[in-house]
Amino acid sequence: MFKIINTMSLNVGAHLKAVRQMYSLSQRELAKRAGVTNGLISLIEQNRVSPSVSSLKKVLDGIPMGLADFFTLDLAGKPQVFFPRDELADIGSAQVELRLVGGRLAKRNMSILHERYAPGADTGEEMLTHAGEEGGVVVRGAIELSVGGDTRVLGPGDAFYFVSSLPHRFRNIGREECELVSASSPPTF
Amino acid sequence: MFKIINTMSLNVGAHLKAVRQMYSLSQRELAKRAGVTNGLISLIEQNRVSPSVSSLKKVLDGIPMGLADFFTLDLAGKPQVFFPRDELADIGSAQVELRLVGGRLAKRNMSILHERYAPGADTGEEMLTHAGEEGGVVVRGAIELSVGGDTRVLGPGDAFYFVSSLPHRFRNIGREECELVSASSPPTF
DNA sequence: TCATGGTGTTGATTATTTTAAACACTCTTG
DNA sequence: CAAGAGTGTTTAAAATAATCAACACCATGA
Repeated sequence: MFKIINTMSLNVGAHLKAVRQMYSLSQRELAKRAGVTNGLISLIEQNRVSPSVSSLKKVLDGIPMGLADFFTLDLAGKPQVFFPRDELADIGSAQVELRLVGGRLAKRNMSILHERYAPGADTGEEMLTHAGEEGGVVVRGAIELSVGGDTRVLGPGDAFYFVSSLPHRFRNIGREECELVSASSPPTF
Repeated sequence: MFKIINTMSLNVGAHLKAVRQMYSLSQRELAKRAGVTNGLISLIEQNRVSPSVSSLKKVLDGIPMGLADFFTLDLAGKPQVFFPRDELADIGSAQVELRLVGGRLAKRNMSILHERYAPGADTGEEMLTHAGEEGGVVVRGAIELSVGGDTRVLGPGDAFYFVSSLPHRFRNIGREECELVSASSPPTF
């Protein structure tokens, strides 16, 4: 006699199975690493039981994967990993091209941006200030960066990292386009 | 007779208590919203039981908070200082050049890396797995990226973003050097 | 002083998870 | 075909989680 535990959209079983298979582990192999029985893993994957947190942690330790990552992973369909150039969301303006990596991802820790500044382009009259941190690397051309009163010109290979609550501004004062890759955490976009 | 469930660094009880108090809820109030008994919440907070995932979900729904957020919750970001340009620490190998942005910063939310892969270079035989998320943009050349069983070749302007606990590997299968900028959160380096 | 209503805790019972061992199935090999 | 090693599944017993109802404590106020 079966009982299917349905906890709404919480499908720990299918989720665990998918993760286990991504690591090419059999139920018995994972059970051995995790210090539980293979039967338990079978029952969990069929959603015939809802594992205790401590059990689930033991199981995930055998993979290994943390609880946070486990519950962060997207259930419905595989999360998008690869983002072709054309699929990067363009959130920039006429003069500044900002391409956001992973715009479709519901949840993430960071914004990653591929930025292009036309000659003379900048991030605006007002200095920017917002929560979190940001950093990046200049790939091509040169950019003038002001942060908290300090101003520098960065060229290819140069990098930056600062607390975003300091007033900051980017300006391309050169004659050629400037290209850089940046990241912010928590996500700005 | 007491038994304290040893959950290593997994302290669901204290964690739940902290969250509940942030929302100014009593055990009974939360229990009512969550559809469980106040006694259960008491036992969980004392780590006298390790709740089943379904129970914990019910409890968190009463707050409301998702499982992922619950297990992710840890800290708050810390303000940092401006990062000078000449201080990219090289942490790579002979074939892979990894330049870390902000290597001196004691505490930060992200690692930002400027990476260069020589033709034929890769991240090693073993697939990489670690906590957190990572993403990046390819700037020059091409790189083969495998994540959780999926493999793609990415060229200039193409990007990626994934949960780092999925097994992953980078390989430059092309004839020219590949350059990319990546970020991970929390910091890998 | 003694209610009243709030808090978190506890013991005994019920319900569920977890184990241990066996079962069924698919391969490969002799 | 039979034996062996691999896979996932199942059942009955043991261990643990969750409930229900009572308990103890601390306020406030009649």
